[in-house]
Amino acid sequence: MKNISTENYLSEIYKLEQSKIKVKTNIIAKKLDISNAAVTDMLKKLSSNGLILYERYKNIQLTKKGKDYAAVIVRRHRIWEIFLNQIVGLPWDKVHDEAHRLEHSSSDELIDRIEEMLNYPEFDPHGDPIPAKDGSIPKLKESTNLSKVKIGEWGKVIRVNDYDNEFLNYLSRIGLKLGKKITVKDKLNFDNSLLIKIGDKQINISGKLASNIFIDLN
Amino acid sequence: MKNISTENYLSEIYKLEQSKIKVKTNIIAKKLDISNAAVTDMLKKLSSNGLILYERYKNIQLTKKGKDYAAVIVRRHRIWEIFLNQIVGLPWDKVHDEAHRLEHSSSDELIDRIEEMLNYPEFDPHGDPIPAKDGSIPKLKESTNLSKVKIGEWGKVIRVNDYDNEFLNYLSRIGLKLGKKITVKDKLNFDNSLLIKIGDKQINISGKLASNIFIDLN
DNA sequence: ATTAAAATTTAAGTATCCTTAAATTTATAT
DNA sequence: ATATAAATTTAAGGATACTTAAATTTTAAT
Ligand SMILES: [Mn+2]
Ligand SMILES: [Mn+2]
Ligand SMILES: [Mn+2]
Ligand SMILES: [Mn+2]
Repeated sequence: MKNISTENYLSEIYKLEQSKIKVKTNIIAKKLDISNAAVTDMLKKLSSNGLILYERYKNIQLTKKGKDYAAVIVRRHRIWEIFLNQIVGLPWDKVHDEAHRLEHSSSDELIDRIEEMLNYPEFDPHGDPIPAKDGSIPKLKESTNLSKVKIGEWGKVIRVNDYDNEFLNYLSRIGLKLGKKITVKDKLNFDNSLLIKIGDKQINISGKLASNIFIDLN
Repeated sequence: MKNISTENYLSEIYKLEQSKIKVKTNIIAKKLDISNAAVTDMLKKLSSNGLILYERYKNIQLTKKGKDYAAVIVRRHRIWEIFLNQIVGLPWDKVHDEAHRLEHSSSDELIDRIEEMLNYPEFDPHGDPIPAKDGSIPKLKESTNLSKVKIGEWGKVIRVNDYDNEFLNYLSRIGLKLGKKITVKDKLNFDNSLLIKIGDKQINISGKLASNIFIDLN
């Protein structure tokens, strides 16, 4: 276990790399809510510790060592999320913040024990994959951003972004959860909103909301 | 939630006060494994934050505010210990270190939820009382240090000190756990060791070992 | 190709929590 | 009562991880 700050940088960079986003000082600063200057400082440290490849003004990349370590942190985070959701009974809009702290305070033994207890889950409560002990990642089903789904098409909710608790809570309130079938009934170019059917309810959601929901089409 | 360091100082001071030990720079330094100088530094900060009463060279005392806060931390620690032991299945020699980290990383909501799940336990896996939300402490049964129990007397194990994992692990291995009946068969003045009966086994334990075990006599 | 905007880094400084070494105060032994 | 030992505090300094402001480099626009 290194320090919390290092762990947070690494898992943020890891998640960016996973989603094919070029890793830059700027994005890290926004994600971690700190100044660009602080990020530059830390990048030098991470680099000199062999955790990232870094050249001034260039993109950032995890080394093998950095990626392995980051996977451990993301693994801890997502296993905690499942545990908090399934065993402790916290709703999906409460698990992220809690897991974000706990991820830095738990031994590998504890995480392994919890994982076993949960029968080796592959995905967290928001549909994100849980890295295995060896760093390998369960293959994600292909998914389509709900905002890109065409009128008349339908599919099942397979993943949602977990950054915003209010968003997640709202999804719960409209009955949207992983596995739910969603049909796009109409789309309004005027405000990019969508009319969708969930269960037997029809509901209008904004384009921004839709863009944080991912669908397994057909 | 304040910072981890503050929380560790407060809970250490709290535990010393609970066991009627005069709180001094020295003891805190030993318990937290840091220099006396660092403790003096921090005592000034705690004092200026209204968490302790402190005058140079004098004994230290928690204020109401400090005691309330400390009780929250000790509560978190012990609820985690029970949870890890009962729900996760960790042995009693593994729960303390884990809980010592988790105690600084969990919201009150999570702790309350876990407490409810455990049906409001009063004592942790080592027999220490769990402070309630209002800071009140379950009354301890009177107990006698095993090293003070006389030949022929018997009673049930009601509490053990939880500082040393090797000690706790050894107790497990000789079948000693909370609630077990122990009879003192013999005492050797030569080395202060005791011959005790646990279940149907007789075993010789050192005085030092005995002095970390507490018995509910009769 | 120039220029303006955006991103990034450097510089200087702060807060926290440690360290060791030296000075001071308190406690203990005779 | 005095000397010695033990405990405590002060002093000076280090590592980490931030901050804002200024300087530099890259990118994007015309
Ligand atoms: Mn999360
Ligand atoms: Mn984190
Ligand atoms: Mn404990
Ligand atoms: Mn602690």
